[in-house]
Amino acid sequence: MDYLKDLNEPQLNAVQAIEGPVMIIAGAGSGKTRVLTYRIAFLIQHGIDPFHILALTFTNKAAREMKERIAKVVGESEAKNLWMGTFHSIFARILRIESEKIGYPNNFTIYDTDDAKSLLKSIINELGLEDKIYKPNIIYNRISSAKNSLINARQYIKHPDITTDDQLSGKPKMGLIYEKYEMRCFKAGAMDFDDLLLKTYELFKKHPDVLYKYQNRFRFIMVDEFQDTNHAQYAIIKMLAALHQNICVVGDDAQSIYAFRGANIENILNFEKDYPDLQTFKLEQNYRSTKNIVNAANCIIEKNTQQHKKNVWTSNHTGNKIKVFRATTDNEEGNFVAQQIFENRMNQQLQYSDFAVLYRTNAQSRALEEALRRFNIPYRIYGGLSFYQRKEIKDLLAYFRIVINPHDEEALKRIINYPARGIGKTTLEKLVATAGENEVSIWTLMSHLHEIKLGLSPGVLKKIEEFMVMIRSFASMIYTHNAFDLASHIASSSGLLKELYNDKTPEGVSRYENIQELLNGIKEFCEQETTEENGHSLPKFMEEIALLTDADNEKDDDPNKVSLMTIHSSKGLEFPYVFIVGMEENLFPSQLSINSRQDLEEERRLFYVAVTRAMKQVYLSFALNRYRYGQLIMSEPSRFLAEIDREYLEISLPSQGLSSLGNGGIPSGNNRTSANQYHIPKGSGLKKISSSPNPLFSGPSEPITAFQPGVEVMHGKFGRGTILQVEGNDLNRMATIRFQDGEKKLLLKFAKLTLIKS
DNA sequence: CCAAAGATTGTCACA
DNA sequence: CAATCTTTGG
Repeated sequence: MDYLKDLNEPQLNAVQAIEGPVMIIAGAGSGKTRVLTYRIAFLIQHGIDPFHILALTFTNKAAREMKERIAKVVGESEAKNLWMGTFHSIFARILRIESEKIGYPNNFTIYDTDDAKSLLKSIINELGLEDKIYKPNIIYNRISSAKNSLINARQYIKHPDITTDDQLSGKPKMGLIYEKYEMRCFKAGAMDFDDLLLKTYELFKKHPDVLYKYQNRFRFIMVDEFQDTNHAQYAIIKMLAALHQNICVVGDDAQSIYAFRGANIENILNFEKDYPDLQTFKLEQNYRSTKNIVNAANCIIEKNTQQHKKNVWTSNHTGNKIKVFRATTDNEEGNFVAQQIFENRMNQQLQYSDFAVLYRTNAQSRALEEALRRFNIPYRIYGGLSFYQRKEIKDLLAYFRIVINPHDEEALKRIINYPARGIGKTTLEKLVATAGENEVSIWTLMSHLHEIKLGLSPGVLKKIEEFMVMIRSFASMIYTHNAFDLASHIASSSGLLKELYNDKTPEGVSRYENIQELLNGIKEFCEQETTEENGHSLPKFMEEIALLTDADNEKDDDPNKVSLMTIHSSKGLEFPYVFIVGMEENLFPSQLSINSRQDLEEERRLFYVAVTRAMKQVYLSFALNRYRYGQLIMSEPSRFLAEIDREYLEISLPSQGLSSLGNGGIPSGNNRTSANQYHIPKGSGLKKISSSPNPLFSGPSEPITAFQPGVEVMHGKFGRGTILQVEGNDLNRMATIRFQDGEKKLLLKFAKLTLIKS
């Protein structure tokens, strides 16, 4: 067991404590993954059958990597039986096996967020509710958090606190929507992400025999990133571990950054209560970063009141100070990043992959991308619109989904008339509404159309029939053909491929290529070895991709690229050089967080995570002016900058003579001085771009105030006209104008009007 | 029924 | 700004 030599004392102790409940508090960069990996290897080498081990990780990628590392220690065949994956994918696997116990088909669909919101929207419409009040987004989040608290629709409606809450917020029908939503998902044979947890919980609750089976299967349970588990996840693992009590959780409360989706730091505290004979290990030595980085990170997290005290330290070099950069605009910030990468790579013989750029919101990536392109620096963006979220891909996947599960309502809505086959909006609406009223799936309804008179024309009925025949013919091939053959067949005989092929616009061409890429992916999938029955079937492929994270579908065509990602998705990763951009108030910390202590502390932990990704060098930058919502707005530097002790920082400024920072700049220690000192002194010659009274109204046009009743104007499309009336104020000023072909109401900020001087 | 233009609205992070 | 929803003209 040579590998045990790689471990320091607390790590070794944690690895060897294999019996009973164990909690490992692992500071950033303290070798947590190594401990987890070795612990599993240690279990296996002590005669524990891998079959009895369950390991829950945060991403599939982490699971895959860990599995590979374990395989290296204990051998391929030993590692094979290990169940390792995300909560969602593991529970989905269990649910597919046990689905009939809860009345679901085993080929159930997993609705993604878009599907769920689209279903909610149609429910809100059918109920005749005002969608200004019942916004699908908000409703979705409310249902999601109910599910994460293990509250189903029936319990929701009965819950007095919740219903009062909904009354007060003006949404008395909330419970009704939840109920309908639950019913529709059930009829469609679909589960959303949260259902994967809730239904697993209900399955175990209602079927003790099933629970018992899995308790005996998973005698050793390990949970990574424990600080980010929510109530439902915790409740389930607690049930699973109840019999054997061999549960080991690994986490760091300082890195809890998913409270917004129900993650509960309290789980760490509860864990101590739930398992009094708990053994706790603390990993505090950081192997990743320089002293400066570790110390700066400690400064940050110290400001939080809610935290377990930890003493993270390192014996690494002191390293460089953190460089702070102030840019005038977001574009300049991008240029700074690109230039630094360019120079550092040149001077120090580095790889592009040694650099990462982290931001708070995905929207910030654009300025960075542009700058990197200008410098010819290859980069890779994680997150944002992933491959599987592109329209053309979702369309084809919708075909696959409905072939596998014809009751899948959202898939059906997507493709029943794409490519156009004469089943229009009106028809579809009728079908959806009738199916909803009768609590059956649309497919079931369509199968009985000849018995139910919906007033559809014979032509439409025939087209529906044709559609169903097509889907059935695809469905008959599910297990007779492998995923690739069936997928290609569907892509061409549905007409989808042809539709895209005929589109010769650049976007159309790229869509066509994307479809080809998807098909290639399926081909690769079919070429993988498998021992499973129907291992290469389309349903298996769909299972595989339903729960992929964008961190998972990594194509390493050229791994030597700069990484761009949100701080959230950087969790668990490390890079030698890390740029943290957009260090501005209202962006980081986000404006939604600054009114609540709790939310602010989560932002601060997020900052902590960002800084601790770096091994050698951290850069912090902010821009004084930034485009948001297409408008240039002014920003103030983030309060977080002032929270790092001055001795770990080096402030570099652009070349323009800016002396005010020369002798102070950033306050040190607890000094809560306003970040204003980063601002450009008056008279520095730099303009406050956004101080223009009307930033939208730029270009050659007239000032907006020139348009008054009686004035003659010229419009690009409608021609000459006379202003009759002007209403509204400022940017939303609207004018009623009489043109030759009638009166029009136009928003002055959009209408390109020219004054006609008389 | 459909495409194109016009209007509106939103963006915090994720499986 | 960009994605999405709504209106409008064919």
